[in-house]
Amino acid sequence: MDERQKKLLKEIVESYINNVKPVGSQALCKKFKLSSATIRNEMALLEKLGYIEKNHVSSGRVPSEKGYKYYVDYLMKPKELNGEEMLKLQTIFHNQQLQVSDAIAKCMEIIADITNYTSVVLGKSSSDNTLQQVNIIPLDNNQVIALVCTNKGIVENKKFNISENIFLDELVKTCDIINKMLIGTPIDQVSERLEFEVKPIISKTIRQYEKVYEIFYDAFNDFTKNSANVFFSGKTNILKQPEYDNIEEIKRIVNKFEDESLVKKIEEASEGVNVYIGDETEFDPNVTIIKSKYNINGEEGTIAIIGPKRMEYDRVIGLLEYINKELNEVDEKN
Amino acid sequence: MDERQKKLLKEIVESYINNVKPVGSQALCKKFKLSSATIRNEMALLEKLGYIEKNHVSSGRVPSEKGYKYYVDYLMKPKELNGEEMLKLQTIFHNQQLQVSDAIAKCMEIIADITNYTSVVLGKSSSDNTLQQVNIIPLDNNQVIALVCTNKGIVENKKFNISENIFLDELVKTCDIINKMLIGTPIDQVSERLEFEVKPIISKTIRQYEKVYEIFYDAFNDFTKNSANVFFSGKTNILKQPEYDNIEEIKRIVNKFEDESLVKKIEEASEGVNVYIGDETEFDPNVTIIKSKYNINGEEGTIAIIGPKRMEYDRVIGLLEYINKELNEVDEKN
DNA sequence: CATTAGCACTTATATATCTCATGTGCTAAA
DNA sequence: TTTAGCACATGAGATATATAAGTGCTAATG
Repeated sequence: MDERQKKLLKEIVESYINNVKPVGSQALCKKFKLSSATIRNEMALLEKLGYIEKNHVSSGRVPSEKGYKYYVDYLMKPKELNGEEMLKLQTIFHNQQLQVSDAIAKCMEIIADITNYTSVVLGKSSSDNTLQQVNIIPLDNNQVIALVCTNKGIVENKKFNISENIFLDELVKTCDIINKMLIGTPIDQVSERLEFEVKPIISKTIRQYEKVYEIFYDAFNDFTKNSANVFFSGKTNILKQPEYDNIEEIKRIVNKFEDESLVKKIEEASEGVNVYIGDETEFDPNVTIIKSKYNINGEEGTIAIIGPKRMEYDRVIGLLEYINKELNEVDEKN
Repeated sequence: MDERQKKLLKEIVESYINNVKPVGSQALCKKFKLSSATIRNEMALLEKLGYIEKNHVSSGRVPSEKGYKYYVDYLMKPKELNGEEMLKLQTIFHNQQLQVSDAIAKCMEIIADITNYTSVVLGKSSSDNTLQQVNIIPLDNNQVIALVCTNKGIVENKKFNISENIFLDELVKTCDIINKMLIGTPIDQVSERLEFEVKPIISKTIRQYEKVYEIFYDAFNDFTKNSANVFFSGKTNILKQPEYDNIEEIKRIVNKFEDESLVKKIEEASEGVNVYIGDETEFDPNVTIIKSKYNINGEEGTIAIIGPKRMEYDRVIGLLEYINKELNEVDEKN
């Protein structure tokens, strides 16, 4: 491919991204100050090389997956955010009050909104969280709240009925013991240590120790279960994309958003911002997924944007790179 | 309307609900052992009365909104849940571990799933919650978690940076003061009392009392803000309804789910299970909304099912009545 | 040798026309 | 009161036709 052919490919891809219509030789004439015949010759070559395709023998050309890929890798450069976008995102990142995971979620919500694509946050179980504190808060009528808090400030709470002669003071005593023995324990090991280290001890002093043990066990267990979460925004934004004009296709894709095992696949990503086009996504042949991993302060996960293959690559990549940068700054502050 | 006409209307409504096809005189012949001509005469009357309509001069008949309404009020009786449905819902209600609001949400999720309609839970701010306990949990690196817990066991937490020479012991001291003074205060009055009763007191003993005050103020404020929430399930279930076969209509309705002010309107409902059909919904002329309020243990809100006007009224009403019954039992236990 | 004009050919899209099945209303007979 | 019979209306589907947009190829051009 010589310089002119690259320019041509770039123009074709961008025109198709913007107009959704197959692009023909006529449309490119003026831009390149060449006759349509010349353009046709060049396009025939690009097609032979596999960068563009025809829908039928006399339609205009459409970028192939290979063409999109080449465009992303060599022809496009990430777009800078405009002022408004930057502003919206900055107010989130500079809001000290927000927990990191909430900030990311809010961020992706905004991105789904401004791009009209679908965004996902796949939070990994925050594996290197450690136990910071357990609390028991008594409520009215025989109920207590068990609170678990990690060193990263993630809090989970669970309500229990304590009708069957469990005494509050014994619960609190056990709570103190746990706090003395297990603070600093990685959160995914707490259950185990609770069973093998704490249970033997309380069995000597606590009357209903089995019941008491179960309460704390449940509280911790719930924690680790809840902490693997998926957060979608703009699940129905696909309806705003003009190329999805038949209901069957929309159904197919929207249903995939509900398929847990399929969504989990999105989680895998390498460093930096990665682009997966069509079949590469392993999700759906008619979408592009742009992903990026984050690891802030021990909380890790993947953020992803799902859109048509005709995605505004420069814009989305720019957005994700910007978020990466901001997240790194947050990370370094801590 | 005589008995036969009522039966006819019932048959027409149910046939249309099940088959989505306008129902003609032929189809009803066998069921009523009458000639199609007789049926036609009767249908002409039902149409004159406004219970059924024609799409065009020679199509079969379709129930009008008035027809659906009559069907719901006089012709239909709520359907009992089948074993499977009952089982699914009971495991949720009998799970003591779940908080009420979570149980309701899970419940409605299941209902969206088994009915293929959209469900909404609109939780009202839990107005008669009172403050049960405030906690400060120190984390690493100059951060603390402020925890607020109400007597009904609702917990909210918020992370703060305390870089600017705020001392932990002073935070804890203030926390103790708040716990002594404000426990039992209705949650929506806590902010006010914090300002006018607690602030003057801590101003004498706490050095950075302004900053400390702000932290607690923020924590409470966040609480009241977060507690008004909307929870959708099956937002895209509309895609599964055969009558929504054009994309524009789907777009219109799905977009309305994102329109907060419109969704808020769903909240208003009277006692028991209420049916709003078409224009009555004030949401969209082409949907039916079936709603029911709940008030368990001080937590109140509205649950609603949104579906086509051709909704399986008997089934959905049966489901909501069942949930109402179960929720009442939960309420009485406390 | 790269570029271009010209032309035959292909296909999607839109529109019109026709047929057919389904259903209606009305009249008159049972 | 019910029914048979018939003229009429309409949507759905199939088929035909015209048109616009685009292609590939060949031969002429600078």
